Amino acid sequence: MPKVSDEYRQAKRREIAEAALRVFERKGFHAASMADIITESGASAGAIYGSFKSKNEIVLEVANTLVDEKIADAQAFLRLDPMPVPGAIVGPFLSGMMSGVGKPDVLVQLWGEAVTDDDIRTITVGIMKRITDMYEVYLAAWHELQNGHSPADAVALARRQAPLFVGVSQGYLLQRALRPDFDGDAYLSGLAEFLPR
Amino acid sequence: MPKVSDEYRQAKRREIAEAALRVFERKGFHAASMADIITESGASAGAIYGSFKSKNEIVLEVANTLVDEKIADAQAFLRLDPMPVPGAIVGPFLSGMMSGVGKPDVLVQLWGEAVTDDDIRTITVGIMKRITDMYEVYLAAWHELQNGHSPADAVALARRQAPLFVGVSQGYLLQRALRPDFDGDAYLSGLAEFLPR
DNA sequence: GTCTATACCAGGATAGAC
DNA sequence: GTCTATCCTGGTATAGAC
Repeated sequence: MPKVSDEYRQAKRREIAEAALRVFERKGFHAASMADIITESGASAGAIYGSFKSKNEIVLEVANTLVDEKIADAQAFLRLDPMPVPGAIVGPFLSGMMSGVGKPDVLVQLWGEAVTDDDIRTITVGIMKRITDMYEVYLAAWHELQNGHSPADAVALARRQAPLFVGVSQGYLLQRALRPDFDGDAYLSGLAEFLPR
Repeated sequence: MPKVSDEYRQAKRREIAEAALRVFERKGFHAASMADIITESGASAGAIYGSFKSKNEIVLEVANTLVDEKIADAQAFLRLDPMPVPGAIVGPFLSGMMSGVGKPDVLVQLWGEAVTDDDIRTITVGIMKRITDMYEVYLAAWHELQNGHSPADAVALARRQAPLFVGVSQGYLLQRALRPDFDGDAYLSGLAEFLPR
């Protein structure tokens, strides 16, 4: 297969996936029909099925792409010098997480979907693992450097605490997505009061 | 309409709703077909449509019923004497929340559905509000009694902190539903370390 | 009120021309 | 590779008998 064709293929996939994401944000994964994606992308059914095997494959592509780049950004933040305190890391992580994706809605939909769709679940759990690891690495470093724990203790502590940071972040995203009156700043400042400063 | 008929009607609705819940747990709201509910409940299509106007009405009924009783239990716990410490309230709340519903899966599905379905969203947000209020009432009391804050300060503090307790709980349910390797006890003991004891 | 059988439709996927 | 038109499945809801 020629080089040009391959580049083109990738570009087309991306274009369709982006259109699909917009539809998913509006309607949700299920309610979004191929007709919607056809309209939104401007491409035809034939063109789309030339790039994707099925609607489900589009969903997977979108889900995969969605969070992927964000995590790198978030990790960069945690390596800042001076090292941020635990009370100040969740907010920036969440802003990073939501940049680009204007609304956390699609993430919440993804969680719901993951309960019953094995492919989506695999992707979603993979994302959660990576985020947990990210917090864990940061916390281990912090406990060791700022708190004087031995490396082993620091890691053990971090491992216990990381899922909690993940949970608090998820709770934020969920409430932001669903409650019209959610006050994100209050949430984060409330959090900071409980965490080491 | 005669008395007997009405009682019967309620019982029938309940029976169908319970069967539907079992199907939803297995398959999710969308993947569950009327045929599934017919099989699981033993009733026929005609019987079901005699009790419910549509599949969606069944979903709403299930969602409504689902958490309703649990909240009362949870509230009772918070009124225990001696008053439990904040570090020890989330665990019991979650156990209460999950009793009966073996798995938190349906809740997570509900959140995902709420993003795009207005009826489900209304129900879900209502539930979240009530749980937030519950934590808020407890926290206000605790801050005032155990911590010596003025009533006004206690309420303000509680209002800021309650959504955080909700978020942590939601994070727990989400991770429990999706991560096969989730360690709930570690999560809760990690949490306790950050909260007043 | 409940049964079986079925009408009816939405929507994902494909066929065949270009 | 892409277009339009269409097939076909799966699924909700109803019709009509009991």
